[in-house]
Amino acid sequence: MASLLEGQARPIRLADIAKAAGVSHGTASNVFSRPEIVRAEVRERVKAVAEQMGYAGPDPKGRLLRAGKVNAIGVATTEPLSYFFDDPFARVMMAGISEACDATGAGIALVSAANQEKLAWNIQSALVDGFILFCIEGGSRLVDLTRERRLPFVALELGFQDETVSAIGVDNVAGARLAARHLADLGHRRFAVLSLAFADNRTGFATPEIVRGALYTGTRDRLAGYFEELSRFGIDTAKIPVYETENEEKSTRAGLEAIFAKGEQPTAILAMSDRMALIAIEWLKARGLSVPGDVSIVGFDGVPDGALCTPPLTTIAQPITEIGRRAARMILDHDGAVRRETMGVKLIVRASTGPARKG
Amino acid sequence: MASLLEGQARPIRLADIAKAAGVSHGTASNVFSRPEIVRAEVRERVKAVAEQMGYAGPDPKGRLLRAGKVNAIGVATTEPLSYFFDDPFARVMMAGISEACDATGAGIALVSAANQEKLAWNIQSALVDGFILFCIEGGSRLVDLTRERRLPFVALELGFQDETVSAIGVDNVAGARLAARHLADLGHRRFAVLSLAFADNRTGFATPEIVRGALYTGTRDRLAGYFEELSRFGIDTAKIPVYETENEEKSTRAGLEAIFAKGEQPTAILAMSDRMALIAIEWLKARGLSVPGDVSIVGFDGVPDGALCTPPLTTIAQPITEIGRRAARMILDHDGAVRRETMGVKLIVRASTGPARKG
DNA sequence: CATTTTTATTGGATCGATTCAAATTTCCGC
DNA sequence: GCGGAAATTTGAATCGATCCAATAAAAATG
Repeated sequence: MASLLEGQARPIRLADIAKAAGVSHGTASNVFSRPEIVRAEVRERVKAVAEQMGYAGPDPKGRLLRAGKVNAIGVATTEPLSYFFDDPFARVMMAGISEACDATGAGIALVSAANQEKLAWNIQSALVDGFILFCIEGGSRLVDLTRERRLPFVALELGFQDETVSAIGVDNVAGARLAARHLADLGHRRFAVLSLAFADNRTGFATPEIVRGALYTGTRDRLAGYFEELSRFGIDTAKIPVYETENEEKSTRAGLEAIFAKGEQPTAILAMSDRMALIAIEWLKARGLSVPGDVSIVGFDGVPDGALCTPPLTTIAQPITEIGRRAARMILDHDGAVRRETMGVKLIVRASTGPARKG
Repeated sequence: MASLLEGQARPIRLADIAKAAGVSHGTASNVFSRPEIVRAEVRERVKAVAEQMGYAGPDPKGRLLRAGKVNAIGVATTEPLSYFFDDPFARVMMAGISEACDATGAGIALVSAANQEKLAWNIQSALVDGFILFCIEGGSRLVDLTRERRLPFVALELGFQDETVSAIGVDNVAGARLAARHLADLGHRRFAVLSLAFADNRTGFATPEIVRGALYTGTRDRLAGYFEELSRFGIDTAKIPVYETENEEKSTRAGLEAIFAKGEQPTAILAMSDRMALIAIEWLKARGLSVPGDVSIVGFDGVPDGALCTPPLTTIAQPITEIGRRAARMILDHDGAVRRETMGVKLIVRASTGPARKG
């Protein structure tokens, strides 16, 4: 059996079957793709020959070229592929995308590249009908590269100035304001911000210049939202430390060290992602500070993990799954139009926030 | 700009560029795929024409047919696509697969089908160089379907009689024995087993006939391991209730209800997956039983969640990531041979197991 | 039985690129 | 300025199917 298979230098093509069965390749093709239009007798004969010759069925590679449609959507990021399975935000988003794909029978192709050259190649050679872009670090480059493919694509997060790019995101300003107001209402007056990146490859305290020159407007908007709202409470936002992290453990911890090394310690932390918020909770607990007794924290995103940690995280929830679903549908029923959708967010109060300690 | 693009009825082909630039297709092709062999002057001219005509670069669809290799591996399951992002075992496995793919620059295509007809079509039309099969429920059908594609494939879990199928799995008997011995050593004498499926679409107490007729030998082996070891401690395994679940919440809870409804309640539960074990811990706690005070539990798999729950789960850890890596590599550097690898497992003692309560 | 209609089959064109042997140019040294 | 080596370029062949207009065969109609 095995030797029989190995004997075949080249895989069998549809044309081979056609010849062996004494029919034209057109008819042979029909036997597989539109069996109802070929006479039963012929159909069975061809199928029998195919079976006997060990034909694997019409090769999708060939069909693809003719059909033009791959029936799969590509999901791309500049992170390693494992990001899709590790990161809680990405996972919920993928669940939404999966749902839409399952419904229409489309497949999902994961595309990534840790390094720059491969990124280009992977985007250029991905067999997909369109892309959904996870725009984190390096998102702008990802968009540029994808644009060159001239396939439909959607950026997740509206963090791009560029209005010619389809995108789905949330109202960052409104969300940030909700978070800030919640804390201010609880009496907090000393804040610190754990920020996402304003531009690529940066960490550390963000100066006003950095904020003004922000490449990622999503980050800028969230900060603007925080500040706008806090100003209304008479808080001097210029004094609030804003630490830019890479949204992972190491730089977030570094940020916390830096923030708490300063003289006046904050009683409330505004984190631009749940991931950072969760790391902050761990860090504070390890340092003997109580959450929310000593420090209150509000996250951003609304990932499921936030509900499970101790204490459960107060956060600004995005409709992540719905965003994923919509993004997928945008690609699946693409009509050539550029769409930019802004979804609403809501404040979910759990136990990581409490009244500011007196004094 | 937009109108310019829309004006083009058909996307531009490499041949169009070649004609416009006054070179042959061969040369035009080289400009993109092997630029170093074409004269600088010509290269720039062709590139300029391409740029100006809005050429999207060589279409992977065309390239694919010629090249034959997709450079992507398909990961298939009979669960909905979201399984890959939800299930903890699958996620760790995917991390391993991702790692191997990242290393070689290969892509990952997720293939699934809730319903049977689409499954067939999705497997048949997936653009991949090979498959990794998550063999859960319905695994045998998945294998049959995949075999027809005549592409390399690996089954995860050795749960198949069929020795002609490449597979990677663990030593189920040895793992189960470790679990059973651990509990027996702690003095437990009354057991219950939360079992995976012996065949498709079954739940409920498993009779000896069902066990003997097992389609999934992985399940059979784990049970055999449990029983072998317990027998050595003089325990009558015929009296141990074995409840077959679908490895999800509903049927697992049903199993627990059924097990604890019986007269003599177990002091130890052997769960064939961490997922069931975790559900069992929740169920027991909700019922007012202490873990491990009243009931000890040992899981199987070693997913990260097991370390985080309360109490942390004692389990038989599989090298999940490593299995994923190897599976991916098997496809990536496939040599036509059938390989069946058995990986070792180890007992990880955490806090869900303790000495049997006296009396 | 001739004629029209319906149903099946054929074979060439096409999808969009890459490859490679052969033809052509360019480059060198003398 | 010439011969031969080296560097470029050409264009036909190929990858594996699907599509479709034309043709052939079978069935229905008069």
